[in-house]
Amino acid sequence: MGATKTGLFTKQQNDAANLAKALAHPARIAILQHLVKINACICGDLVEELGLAQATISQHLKELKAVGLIQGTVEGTSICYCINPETWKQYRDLFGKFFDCSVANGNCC
Amino acid sequence: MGATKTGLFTKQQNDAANLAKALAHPARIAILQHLVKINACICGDLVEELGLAQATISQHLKELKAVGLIQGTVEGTSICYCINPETWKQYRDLFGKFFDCSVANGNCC
DNA sequence: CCCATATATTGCAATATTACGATGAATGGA
DNA sequence: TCCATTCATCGTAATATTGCAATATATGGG
Repeated sequence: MGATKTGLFTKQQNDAANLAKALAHPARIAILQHLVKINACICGDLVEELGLAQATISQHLKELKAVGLIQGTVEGTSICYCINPETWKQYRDLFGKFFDCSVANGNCC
Repeated sequence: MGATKTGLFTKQQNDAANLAKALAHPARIAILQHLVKINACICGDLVEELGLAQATISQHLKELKAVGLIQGTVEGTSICYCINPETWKQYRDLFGKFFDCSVANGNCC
């Protein structure tokens, strides 16, 4: 045991959880914020920006790319990463809907 | 090694990551959705609703409570859980700000 | 082709999460 | 008081994540 029982939940729930998982690390939050800030695309600058090893950054980038939050294109000898605007907006809407579920009706407890 | 290097990041980044971590499991998404739907507060019904053991549900509830997304009050022999509207809105705004960072400017790659 | 630079992948160790049975604590009724 | 119900906590096993050194891969310049 120890493995998440994915089969018990809807695709939508698993998707939301997967996106949240991609955001569930401060390094990945920091990477996204940096990419948003410097609209121009960055590559290995992230290694200096954050204090993590190159292999570690590469792994975080891989996870962000896996959920489609960022995209990378080869640019000479380096690789240019930037936000993927489409999935970004898509996820913004997903979270927007999730949180806007009219919870205003005060506590019941 | 293996522990997240929390010290490298800002409090805001760590907070955002912690909230995301709370949402990073389909069972917790399902619990929140159920609480939102049935405004009336639920307790052990969640054990039947999802297919997980009581101990497992209890653990997920604990994590959701730890980040303040839900609250529970004793109600006779059972415990009544519901969304905490204040932190809920607070987190909605946090994610709203995060995602609204003017990413509209198309790809650069 | 050889070298330097930039990024990805692999392998491993440390730590965290997930799940559940068993047990403990609290409440209400008989 | 004793018992049943409800939930929390503990202990444990399985699995996932994090981080990095070492190594592999790819690109451009000479």
